[in-house]
Parts: sequence; structure tokens; C-alpha cells
Amino acid sequence: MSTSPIIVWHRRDLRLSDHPALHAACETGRPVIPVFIRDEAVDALGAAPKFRLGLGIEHLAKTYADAGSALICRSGPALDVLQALIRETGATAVYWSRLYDPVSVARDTDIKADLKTANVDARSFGGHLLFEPWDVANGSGSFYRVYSPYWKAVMNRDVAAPLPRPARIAAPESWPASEALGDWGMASAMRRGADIVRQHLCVGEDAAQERLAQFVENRIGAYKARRDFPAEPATSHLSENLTVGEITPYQCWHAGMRAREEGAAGAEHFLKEVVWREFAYHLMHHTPEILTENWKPGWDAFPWSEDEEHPHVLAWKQGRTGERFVDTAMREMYVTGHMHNRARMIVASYLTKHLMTHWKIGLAWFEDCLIDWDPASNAMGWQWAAGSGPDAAPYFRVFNPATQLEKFDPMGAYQRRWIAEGVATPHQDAVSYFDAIPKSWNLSATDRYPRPVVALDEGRKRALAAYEARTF
DNA sequence: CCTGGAGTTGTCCTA
DNA sequence: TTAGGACAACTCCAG
Repeated sequence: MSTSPIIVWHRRDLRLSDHPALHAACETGRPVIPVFIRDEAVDALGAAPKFRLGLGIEHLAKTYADAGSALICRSGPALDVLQALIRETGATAVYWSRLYDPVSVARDTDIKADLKTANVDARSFGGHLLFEPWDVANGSGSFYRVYSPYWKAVMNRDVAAPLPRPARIAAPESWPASEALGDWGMASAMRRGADIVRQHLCVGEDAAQERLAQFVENRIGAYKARRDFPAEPATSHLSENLTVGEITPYQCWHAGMRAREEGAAGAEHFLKEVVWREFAYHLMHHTPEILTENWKPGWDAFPWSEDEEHPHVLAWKQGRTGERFVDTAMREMYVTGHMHNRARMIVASYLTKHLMTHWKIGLAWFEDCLIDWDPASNAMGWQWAAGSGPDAAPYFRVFNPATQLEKFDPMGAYQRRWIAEGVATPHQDAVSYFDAIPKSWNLSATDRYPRPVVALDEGRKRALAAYEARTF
């Protein structure tokens, strides 16, 4: 019986509880060597996601230390690092949690093959998703392209109960060397904004569990009714933790199910949102081109602007379009790394329709700014808003940001929190925006609030006319 | 193979 | 002031 160490390779699973790979490793009783590898994929992350990942790794390292273990941090191509660790420690197994984006899949497939060739027991486990993307199929044996039937297909499935945190994580006789996480510069691309964004974050699995508990205790009942009002603390904000795996969809699912059984009115909607994330992964697995190409190829002919330097694009990024809902939301994202779901739809509709700008430009900016960035959800959301995606909004559904503001921010609380210009005593968060943005933007809270860069009716008409004139 | 209902999130105009 | 219908046509999906 082997007593050699098992390497547990962490990626976007920064937790000890409900972790099938770690659980399986600990069950063997063999020494466990947890490792995080800063490889090309990590270096390629956007500024905010990379910053957030760094905070999560730091926290995970503390959690392991508290448990009498240690997280080993190394840089380099993942296979090289794993092979080096195997040589140094005598490990004969590497366990990890599966990822589903095409870059990770290609890397992990190669690594698994190479390790197996070297007689290393390389195993991937679930944990990131409730339903493996290939385990959900419609009556024709194909993947789902529409959400509602997908939901119907999975809503009554048994979902495994979350696994406990391992009672004991056996340490190796000696620990391999670890790099200092502080040397990795995970926050460097954030420049001025890091300290400000940090104040709005909720890092680590214990904090995530507490967040879920609070949501179920206080908010889930009113979730359906209140979730569309961005000024209200109605949503769970768990996307931040889900994307780095500080909490699992299993834990969310079972908490939501318990609330539903206890009669919480909004619980089913919460469960549906958890499953939207699953659906995004389902789509990304079956059609990975959703990340980079129009999912409906006919949209290739649509006359979107791809000029990233256009003044309208800059105004959109800066929250200076003159449309208060759009500007409010863009600033919320810059300062907190988060944007309310309804606001995401509105800023995306505005960019792709009123400003006739390609969704790829918006997708890339979100990828740089969102603390809860997720490859599958981001791509699905942008293509949905643009009209080019699966299950997309009908072309005539063009959000009017002014109407939306009246409907969903009737008291003006959302915009007051984020817009300082023209306000005698602006909200602290509205002022902090100007401390977070690059100085090169040359913006000040005492500037005049801008006029709309496009008239809403003209922008709408132009987008609809472009669609009418389509050749696809 | 055919049939028919349905499709996350809206807006605008008219009566 | 407000409620209802138009706004396209198509694909998806289950039966």
C-alpha cells in the first residue's frame, strides 16, 4: 500500500470543504501536498480577476496553515512545475478539480496524458458544477440551446450533498519550497484601484459560507420580488466566491432547497440562477466558440463598430455616457468589481445597440473589471444582450436606460450612490470612483455631468434599422 | 416525421 | 392614466 504523497493542484477551487479531489486525497491517509501554480493562464487573467484570485490564494494558504498543512506556490508551465514537485517529494499522484474552458481543458488533457505515461496517478474530479455539461441532453441526444427546457431537465435531479472539510490533512515528511505569493504581483494591474476595490470584497470560504447563510436567513424570501432593484441588498453576491471556488454550487443548491422546503417564496428563483451558471458551462462545453465568435454566425454581417478607441467606447468605460443608469453601473463595477445583474443587461444593450459597438469590446472590459468574472457566464451574457447568442433577446428588445431607471431605481438611490457630478454632498462611494480611476482619465467629481453621447431614440432607431437591413 | 407551444429580464403607441 | 397589442420570424423541444 502506497504511502507516497498526493499533490492536490488548486486552480479555481480555493476551499477545503466540499472539495472532491482534496477529500479523496485525504481519505487515502497519505500525505497531501496542496499546490497553486501561477502558469500562463493565471498571467493572462484580467486585472480584477487576477487581483481577486491572488487574495483568494492568500486566504487559502492561511486556511491550510491553520489546518497544519501548507499551500505550495510555484510559477511556470503547469506540467513542468508538477513534474518538479513529483521529483522533489516522491509524490505518485496528482488530483485536481475539473475546469471547462477550452484552454484549461487542452492543458489538463495534455498534463493527464503526460503524467500517466510517467506512471503518475493523475485524476480529475468534479466540484465546480452540479451537472457535467455532457450529462445533460435533450430528447434528440443533443445539448440544450434554450434555458427553460434545460432547467426542466435538471431541476428534479438528485444533487449530491456537500462533502465535509477533511478532518485531517496529513503532512509530508518535508515540505517542498514555496515561492512568496507577494512576489507574484497579482494586484499590479489594478494600479490605484486595488485598495478601494478591496474594501468591497468578501474573501475566503468561511466568509462565503457566512454570506450564503445570511442570504438564506434574511434575503432569499424576497429575492424574486426585490432582485431587480439595484439599490437594494437583495442579491446574494455569491458569484464572487463561486468563480474562484470558495463556495460550491452544491452548497448553494442545498441551502436554496432547504429554504424552498421551508416555504421561502424566492428560493426557486435563486436555484434557477445557480442553474443559469450551469447552463452557461453547458453551452461553453458544447460550443466553445461562444467565447470568441458570434454564436449565431449570421450576426457576422451585423455592422458593429470594432473601434476600441472610439470616444463612445471610452465614455462607456468611464461611466461618462450621460445616461445615468449606464454611468452608475459602470462606476459601480470600477469601484466594487461587481455590477448588479439588471445593470449588466442595460450597459450591454446600450453598448451593442445604442452605440452599435461589438460585444467583444464590452466582454473584454468586463473581463478586466469584474471581480466575479467567469468565462462562461460572461460570454453567454454578452451574446444574449447583443442578440447573437443562444436563447437571445429578440432584436426589438432594446433597453431604454432612462425608462429602466424610473422603473428600477424609482427613489434614485442607485444613481446617488455612484454619481458625484452636480451633487452638493455626493455619496462617499461616488467620490471614491475618482480615487480609483487612472489619473490619465483626468476626471474630477466637480466636473459637469456629461450630456448624452447619443440621443436614446436615435440610437434605438439606428440599431433597429441596422437589424432590418441585415443580409442574414 | 409532424405539430404546436414556447421562448429570463422590453418599448412604444394607441385606444 | 393605463392596459393591451404590435413588434419577426425562427428555432428549440417535447409529445
